[in-house]
Amino acid sequence: MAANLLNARDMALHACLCAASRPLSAYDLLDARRAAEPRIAPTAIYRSLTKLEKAGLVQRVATLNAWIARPPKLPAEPSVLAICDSCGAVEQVAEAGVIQAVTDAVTRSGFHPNRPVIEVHGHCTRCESETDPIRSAPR
Amino acid sequence: MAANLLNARDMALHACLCAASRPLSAYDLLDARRAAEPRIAPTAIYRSLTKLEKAGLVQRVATLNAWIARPPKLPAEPSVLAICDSCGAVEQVAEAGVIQAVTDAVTRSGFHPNRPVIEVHGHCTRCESETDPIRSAPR
DNA sequence: CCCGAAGATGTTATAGAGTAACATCAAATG
DNA sequence: CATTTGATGTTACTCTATAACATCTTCGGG
Repeated sequence: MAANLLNARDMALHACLCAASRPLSAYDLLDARRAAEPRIAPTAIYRSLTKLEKAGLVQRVATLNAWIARPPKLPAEPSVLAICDSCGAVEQVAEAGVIQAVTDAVTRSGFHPNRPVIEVHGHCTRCESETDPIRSAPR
Repeated sequence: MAANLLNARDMALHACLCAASRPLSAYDLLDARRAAEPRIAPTAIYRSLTKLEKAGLVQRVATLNAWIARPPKLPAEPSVLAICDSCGAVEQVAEAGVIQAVTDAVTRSGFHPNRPVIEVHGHCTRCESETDPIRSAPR
């Protein structure tokens, strides 16, 4: 009956995300898995990602329609994401206080918060210093 | 040369969003506009939405792939969104301090913030009190 | 041992969101 | 008038995500 445990495929997807320096889309992962499982379909990828998300091992990046692995050090709650629009890297900022401030703010207006999504686009230290200031900021 | 002004179509889309009690997808807007402009295509909708967003009149809801009108009272900057997963309503919380706290947090880790996206899913006052606590929380 | 329930997984197909590429039109300018 | 430049129209497509249904597996009860 109980089978919400992670299987080999789940672990493989998690490994892909851990190895990547940028968020990967579900279809990036699909392509990656096709080497080992040629007939795997999008549904299977999304089912795995849902499981991994519940386990706190991956987090979806809403503004990129993509996925990242969560560092094992961090607690299982979602974190604040700093997304570099230049190199695509995503830093996970462990700022419980900030998340609390956000949920407090909406609570103050009578809302009952459940799942905060906090993503900040901009440029990482390296990209900010390296290149000229003219940039495009994709959604 | 100058023609970044809003045209009748832009205003019509804005009016649709103002009249709606929930966020509308670009394709909801497309369907709505088809009554007046039967041959209008998705591209036109997105071009209008981009213009309206730059003008501070609409805001995209990243976690819903949908759009809302911004209350004229609020400044043109994006606001914190409180999204009810039960009735679908979105409240725009004007909490400049919270947004500042978020950008400060990522700045502290060396990031150069540019565009914060803060969306909190949960339940509004009415839905929280009205119904039983078993709910689904769509992405 | 067999059967049936219940969840997991496979498979097919399609819905929904967004954009690329190119044609056409319209206004301004010299 | 000819040309340039930006806006808009049009077609077609890519990418993201899920619905719907088939199949398999596991396990408990008869």
